[in-house]
Parts: sequence; structure tokens; C-alpha cells
Amino acid sequence: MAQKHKSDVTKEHLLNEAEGLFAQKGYDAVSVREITKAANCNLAAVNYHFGNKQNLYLEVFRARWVPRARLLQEHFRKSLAAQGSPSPTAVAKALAEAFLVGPLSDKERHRHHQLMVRELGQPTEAFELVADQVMRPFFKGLADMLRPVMPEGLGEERLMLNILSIFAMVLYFNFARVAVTRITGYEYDTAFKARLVEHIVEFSLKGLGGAEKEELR
Amino acid sequence: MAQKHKSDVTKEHLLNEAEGLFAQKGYDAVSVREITKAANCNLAAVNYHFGNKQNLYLEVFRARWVPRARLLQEHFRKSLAAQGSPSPTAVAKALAEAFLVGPLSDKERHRHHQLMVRELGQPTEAFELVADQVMRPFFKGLADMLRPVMPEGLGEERLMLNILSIFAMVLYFNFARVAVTRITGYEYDTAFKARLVEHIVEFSLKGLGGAEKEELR
DNA sequence: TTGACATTAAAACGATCGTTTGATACAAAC
DNA sequence: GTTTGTATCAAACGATCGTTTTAATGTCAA
Repeated sequence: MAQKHKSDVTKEHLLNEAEGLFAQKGYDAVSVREITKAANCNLAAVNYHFGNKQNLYLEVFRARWVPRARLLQEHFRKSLAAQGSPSPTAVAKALAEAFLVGPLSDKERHRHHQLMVRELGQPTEAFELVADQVMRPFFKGLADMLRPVMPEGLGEERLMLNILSIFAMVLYFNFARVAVTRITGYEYDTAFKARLVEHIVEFSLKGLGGAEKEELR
Repeated sequence: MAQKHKSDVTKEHLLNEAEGLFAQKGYDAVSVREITKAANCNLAAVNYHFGNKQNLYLEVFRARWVPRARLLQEHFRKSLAAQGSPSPTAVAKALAEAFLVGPLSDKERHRHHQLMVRELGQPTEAFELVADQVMRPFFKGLADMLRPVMPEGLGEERLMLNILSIFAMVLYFNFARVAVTRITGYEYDTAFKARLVEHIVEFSLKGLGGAEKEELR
């Protein structure tokens, strides 16, 4: 199988450029001609390598998005393990660090969350892929991890809502960064990003472990 | 000026159907033919009444989105005033209630936040409109309101981040409702929505006024 | 009734869309 | 050297896009 011929280069370029454009403008606003031009290849290449535009979009998720999500989860797990016991504090810190700084470049992270938010807003076939292979397992793991250390009497639903709320903030500040800058005037430089992480940790930490403090008293 | 002739009916229908479709599918995925068909009028009506498609989109924000946002803000102000002093608790409750239950129908609220998130993700000319006339004044008002009752030493930036975080959750749970249902299995019925409001109030309350508790001790 | 104006209607405009075709280039297998 | 299969290419396909045009309505003032 492997690569009998050297053609995989074109496929890679197509996936890269397609992901960037889909993330930036959305599926319908990007034309096949635009993608192939950016990838420096012929118009027919998309249909030759991926069958059609829709399948190229799905392949972006299969070959790029899901692996990157796995990378993020791996980073989170290691970061959490390094902190010892999985207290709400540790979980919040590890989550914010992984998804707001973590192993990805700024551009990659932006792409990643743009695509996610688009699928959240109007789920396509790609959403089922992401939900099955990434979201549901990860959320389940988080819930299992947090359940024992959360205030007792907190239902499963409330636990899930807490987790979702943290992701709401992470997604928002990654996704709406242009808008946030335009509204507040704050530039997304390294210093601001650091303070942003600090804020999200603190905010979600309080939201998550409000009872933890009281237990400690 | 007023209505010399009876043609405003067409304009209204066009604005309504256009808003629904733009919110649901995004600007590029909706065709002028689709809009005029839904509005039961001729294809040329869009260009006759609004000049072009882009201007119809802007008019949706001018004539529908902004007024509805003003309605929401009004509802928030009254709800807050009814609670007495603007403590973080009162603000969080009033915000969550206004934007998650409030005066809008489910469909209207969904539309409203879908359009907002689309503009947050890739701002167009409509974003400037919304930022100038709605967001910046409202956020400024909230900041002025919260500044005196927040823990001292909290900088302006941190204050703004707190406010933005609450909106992140409100937007998320309104915008990603389909995805949330698919992931968690929870239906967005009245009971769940009530618990959702309760959660957001509590979560953002802790995030906002973590220090308030300590002051009370 | 006539003229002016506002609105709707059908048809067509050129441009661009996703996709397909058929020819060509090129490397490895025989 | 011929064959075979892979990949790229220019060109064209029919469909649909946003927009324009032109004619047909309907409505009120004169």
C-alpha cells in the first residue's frame, strides 16, 4: 500500500489548505477552485483524491482535526498527572493550559476551534465523527475523574454542565478572539493570553469547586 | 414618508425569512432565490427593496437584531432593578434570566444568538453595527455597575473578562443546543432549560463574586 | 380618464459553482 | 521497448449564483 507513487504530497497540501479555508470562511464560502489554487494543484485534484468537496471536508476532520484533538487530550492527561491527585483545581488548570496554550501553535488552535464551533452551530456528518471519537469519551473521562472530588449531592447533569461551561469559555475565547479584540481593545499578545488563561482557570475553578473551599475550612 | 403604498408587507416578510435562513445556514449557504421563495415574492424583490443581498443581511441586523437586543437589555435592567442593589448575585441572575428565558420565544432566541456567533467568528460590516450600538455600551454599563461591588484590586481587564465569560456561557448554551443535546442526551425542554439557568447563575456567580462570600463572613 | 409612480413579474445576463471528461506525462513492471 | 497504472492537466459540462432588464400590473393624483 504505502506510497507507490509520490502523489501524497498533493493530498497533504489539499488537506492543509482546505482546513485553513474551511475554518476561516466556512464550507459554503470556500470554492474548490480556491482550495486547489492555494494548494498549487489542478482543479480536478479534489475530485480525484477525495471524490468530492464534501468528502474532502470530512477527511479534514478524520485526518487532521481528530488527531489534533487526541494530541490535546494527551497533553491534558500528562499535565494533570504531573499535578498529582485530580482535584477540581488541578483539572481546571490542566484543561485551560492544554486548550489555551498547550502543544498547538496559535494558528493551529484557532483553526481547530473555528471548525469545532461551526460544527456545534450546525452539525453535519463531521459532528458525529467528532462526537463519537473525541467528545463523548473525553467528557466521560472528565466526569469520572471529577465525580469523586466534587461536592456530594451534585447530580450527573450538573456535573456535565460544569464541564460544558468550562469548554464554553475555552471555545469562546479561542473562537471570538477577533471580536473580543475589537470590543475590548485588548490585543491577543502573549501577555494578554497568559492573563486570559489565569482568568479562565480562576473563573472556572470557582465555578467548579466552589464547595471545595468550604470543605477545606 | 410612511407607507404611501402597501408594499411594506413584502419587505417585512423578506426580513423575517432572511433572518431565519441566515441564522440557520449562514450568509453564503443561503441564496436569494431561497429567501424570496420562503417570503412568497418575486426573485427581484430583494434587489428592488434592499439593493442587493449584502444589504438585506445588514438590514436584518439594523431592523431586527439590534431592536431585539435592546429589548433584551431593557428586560435585564428592569429585572435587575426589581432586585434592589446591583450585587454580583443580582447581576448574574438578571443576566441569565434575560438571555436564557427572558422576553423572547425559543426560536427567536436561537436565531438571535446564531447570528451573533456567526459575526463573532468572522466579523462583517454588521459586527461594527452591533459592537457600536449594542455591545460596547452594554458592557460598559455592566462594568460601571459591577466595579464598586467587586473585590478591590480587580483590574479593569479582569472585570471585563468576567463579564465576557458569562456571555460565553450564555452564547454557548443558546448556540450549541443541538450539539449539547446530541452529546449529553439531554433534551432542551422547559425543565432542562430551568436547570440550565440555575446552573449558569450559580457557576457565573461563583466566578464573579467568589470574594463576595468572604466579605460576608 | 389620464399621467405619474410604486411594486411585482418573467426572463435573461454574465459569472462562478462542483463535477466530469479526455488527453498527456511519468514511473515502475514485464 | 512496450505495457500498465497513477497522477496531473486544460477544457468543458450543466446547474446555480447574484443581479439586471424590460414589461406588466396596481394605485393614487390631476
